[in-house]
Amino acid sequence: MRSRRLDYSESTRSALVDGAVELFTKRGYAGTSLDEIAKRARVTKGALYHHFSGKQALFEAAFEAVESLVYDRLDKIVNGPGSPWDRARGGLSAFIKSCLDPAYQRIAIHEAPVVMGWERWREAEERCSFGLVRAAIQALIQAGEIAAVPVDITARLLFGALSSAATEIAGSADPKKVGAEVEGVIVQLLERLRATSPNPAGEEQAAS
Amino acid sequence: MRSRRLDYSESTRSALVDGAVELFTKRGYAGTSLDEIAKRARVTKGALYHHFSGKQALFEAAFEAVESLVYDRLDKIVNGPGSPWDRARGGLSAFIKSCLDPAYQRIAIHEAPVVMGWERWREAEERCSFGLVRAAIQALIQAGEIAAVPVDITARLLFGALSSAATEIAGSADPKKVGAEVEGVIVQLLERLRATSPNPAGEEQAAS
DNA sequence: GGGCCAAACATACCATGGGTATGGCGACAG
DNA sequence: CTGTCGCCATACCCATGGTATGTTTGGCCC
Repeated sequence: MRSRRLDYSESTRSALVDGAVELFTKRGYAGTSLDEIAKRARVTKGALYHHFSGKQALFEAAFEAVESLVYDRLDKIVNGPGSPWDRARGGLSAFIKSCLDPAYQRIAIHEAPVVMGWERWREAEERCSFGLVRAAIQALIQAGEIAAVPVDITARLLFGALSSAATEIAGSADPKKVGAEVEGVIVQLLERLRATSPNPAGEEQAAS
Repeated sequence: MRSRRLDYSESTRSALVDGAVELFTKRGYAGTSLDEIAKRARVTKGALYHHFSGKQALFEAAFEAVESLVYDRLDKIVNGPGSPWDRARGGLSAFIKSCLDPAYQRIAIHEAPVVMGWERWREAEERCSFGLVRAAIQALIQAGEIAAVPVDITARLLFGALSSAATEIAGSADPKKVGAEVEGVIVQLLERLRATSPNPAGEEQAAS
């Protein structure tokens, strides 16, 4: 029998995280005060510090909340049915779409490396959306769909490129159009990577 | 006759900027106090606020200082002698090298978009290193060296990819090796972009 | 059901640090 | 020599992250 207290506790916790996501998205990490977040969740700072060890910890909770949504969506596609090529293309499209979410963009992409520190951010991303991008590239190479580029490096380049482009897309007058253009350029590059050089077995997956 | 006072004033100002660059690089924007910066320049916060309107303004001065160094270096190469292709390749190499500078990486690439706001950062970058990347791609297309990809989009993708990779390079055990690998992947992509499709006059340079 | 405990908060307070208001001092013009 | 103004120091305010402690409340055992 699930305790009543646990329900309450979990409810306030998620209310805090929700408020954090909302405010961090709107005003950024530095621009939002803990009192404000607590107020939005109709509690005081005492409750906040009961659930989280500090502002950073609350941010990381918000980060995970935002990240998990994107991860679930991408995971279904990248590790779903279909050919490696189709899954990669679907994942690409879905990732660009996800990047248009203001919360994901500001919290997970822009502020997280600064707030959490790049090292910790990278570690977290490795288990999330970046990991999926990486896996998709690896799959493409192993299936012989594209040339045997170094996986780690290429994944980092692609992830950085898309993250950066995401802001450009979101900030443009016609996001849908610019998004399609971005996808077009990436696909064109991938096409050219597979045009030549058959590559039945993936060798040279790079170190690092 | 240049006034003595102006010498002093300019000297303290540059001392403040130098200290800001150093501390922002080491501890980040949020982790650095103005007192500390002032102390390093052997003045007080009063002097700091005489020269700058606030912490943000000081950061922007540090940003410009760091950015101008990179810009000057790249400008000489990208707009220098040689074929468009060689200049682009030289610029690419120089940019990767520049990204290894901790100050440029943390201040100009990582924290600036967060501290200054992405809009303002983009505007500043347009006149600096990003503008050069953009110009280099444009030149390649106009010279018919590579396919007519949309300039704005591709520049954003490339800039984002390299910026992101820069941190990976700097954080790796063997930066020189990883840097070479990154350059290798980019060059390979460029090569494949020029392998096909002769493109004497650049059409379709994208909008946005 | 009554008392006890611990979790889940609230309240009051402190310290740091960005920002401001004001005062002093020395260089330069007249 | 004197007034003025730029350059900078001192003292202060206050918003905010963090802490220490008090208070309520649900759950459990007897």
